[in-house]
Amino acid sequence: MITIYTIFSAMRFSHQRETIRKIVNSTNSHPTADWVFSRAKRSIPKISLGTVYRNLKRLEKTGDLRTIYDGSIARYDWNTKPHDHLKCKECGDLMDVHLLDEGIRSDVKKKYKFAVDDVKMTIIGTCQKHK
Amino acid sequence: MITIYTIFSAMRFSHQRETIRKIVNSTNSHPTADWVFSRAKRSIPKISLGTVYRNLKRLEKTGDLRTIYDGSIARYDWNTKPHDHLKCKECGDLMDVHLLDEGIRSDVKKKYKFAVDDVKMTIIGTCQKHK
DNA sequence: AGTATATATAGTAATCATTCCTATTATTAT
DNA sequence: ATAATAATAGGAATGATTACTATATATACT
Repeated sequence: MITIYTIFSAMRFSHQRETIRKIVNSTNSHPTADWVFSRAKRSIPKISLGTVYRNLKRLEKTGDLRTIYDGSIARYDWNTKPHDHLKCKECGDLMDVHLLDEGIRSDVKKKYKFAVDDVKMTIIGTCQKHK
Repeated sequence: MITIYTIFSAMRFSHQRETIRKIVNSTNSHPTADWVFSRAKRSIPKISLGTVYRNLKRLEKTGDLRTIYDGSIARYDWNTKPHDHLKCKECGDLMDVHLLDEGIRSDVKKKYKFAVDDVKMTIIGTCQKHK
């Protein structure tokens, strides 16, 4: 007797992935994989770092989060809407801001015949805490 | 007899550093350290990768080049004047452009009381080669 | 509810970019 | 030419990320 199952891989529920999603959703601090890992261990002590990376990547693919790079290090952001970042060189904080880049988009399209998907802007400087 | 030399370390000439500087200056391709290394080996076969990294870092400090990050990978750019990048997701090319971000600078300063040092903007999309 | 099948995991090894270490070499002030 | 020390080559160490594999778990079908 032959049983045919679905050929294409479906995404299964996973307790680990849900935990990771919740952790990323719960903070505005743009956490690193390692921070998510240490947080996840509180509720799933045996979770492995590989699982965290695999699921962060998966969640990005499904549009549940976006990856941003702070220098060479990857950080994860639940906010998938277009926005920019202010990075304070004093405290290292990365703050979300929304600057109008619609002008930039159309400008680039006209001037350089470049079809824009995404504008990644990080502004480096000093935040108001350091005066 | 006691001889007193300069206390503070002065930068010495180095054939390797000059070669590295020339290589970075010679291209608009925003090369990686590894690319610079393989180029440098043509004229200095025994040059080591550590020397390349050390000098790229040094040249950044002296303002001879700037480091940009393409995702998590460091690339080096001889153009130290403020400018932005268009990254084509089809061919991976990184193109220099100058978009007016003066408005953004003053906007950020007013709205968020954030002292701006540098605006890092990369626009992801598709360049005119792919139509 | 029970079983079959495949996806997801934990744990660990491997990879890749980058930095660090150290004995030797090269630059430069004298 | 010499002394002092900055810079190098070569290799080891690090840190983030990915790959591998045997086991555990979710789920489609009975």
